[in-house]
Amino acid sequence: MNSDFTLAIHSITYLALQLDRMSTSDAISESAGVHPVRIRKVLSLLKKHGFIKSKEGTGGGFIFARDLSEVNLWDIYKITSEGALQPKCPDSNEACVVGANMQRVLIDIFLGAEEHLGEYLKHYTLKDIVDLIYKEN
Amino acid sequence: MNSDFTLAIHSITYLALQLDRMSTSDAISESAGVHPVRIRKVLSLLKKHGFIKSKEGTGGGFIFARDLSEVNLWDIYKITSEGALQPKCPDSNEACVVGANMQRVLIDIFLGAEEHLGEYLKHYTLKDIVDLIYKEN
DNA sequence: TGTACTGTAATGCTAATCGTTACAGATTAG
DNA sequence: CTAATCTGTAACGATTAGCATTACAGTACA
Repeated sequence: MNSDFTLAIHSITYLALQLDRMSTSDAISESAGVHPVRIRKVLSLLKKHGFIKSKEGTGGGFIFARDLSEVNLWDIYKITSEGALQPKCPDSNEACVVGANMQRVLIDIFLGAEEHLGEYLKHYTLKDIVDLIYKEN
Repeated sequence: MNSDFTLAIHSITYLALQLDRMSTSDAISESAGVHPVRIRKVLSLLKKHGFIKSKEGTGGGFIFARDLSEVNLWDIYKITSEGALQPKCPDSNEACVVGANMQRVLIDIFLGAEEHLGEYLKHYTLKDIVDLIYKEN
């Protein structure tokens, strides 16, 4: 799994703490420790799905566009990383019982795993994340 | 996630269908479509944990060493891929509330996710996999 | 003693990831 | 109107992870 998922969580959490004004990709990138272009790339996905809004030009930037307890981590996972759990099996040997059927079996199992993961991630809303950020260790 | 997990499943399933004799890394690699050295590398992990036995020299190879319904996919995951879900966060900005706390929050969430995944994988024993291999689509 | 294996280190290739540059388009301030 | 400040995206390069491959030592057997 690449880091788009965690980067998206980081960015949108940042926005969740700046609900009253727009944040630039520069500001977010400084918080997340990555390049502003990556932030813009990830946030363009979130925008496409209506979780945030953006504005170009002076005074522009990104701003959260939903209710905090309405967005959960599964929403974000689906946008940034759906299918990431799926293993990339090399073409195995069709002449072997195992080789011929393993891929099908594994795909089903991993699809189930991702679905299962979804049930877990659904329980974390952005509001939960914000609370956790402020909670002492 | 790299493919060690699926390769391990493939290999050990192969062995599960050859319980009466040893299989060479060459034979398994032909079924899985990867290089024999990778098979030996993955299987050396499974051996270290007692799931299989191996023998060097002529007539040697690998053989399954447990009961089919006693080994499940979570066992194999732990050996080959534990921690693979964990995101590699870049060092974020300690001067920012989000940057300073996000890593801790994410690590906890992903630890929970892996634990949750474990509950799912525990339900698949090697016997289940063998049955699925033989089951028609 | 030669042959057939495992075990493992080392090397190199390839693809994914990510940083960086570049620049077009939008918006606002002056 | 023009310069400054943003987003949006494509393109290029560097770094890294994954994997194949080679090489060879160690073990068992015929």
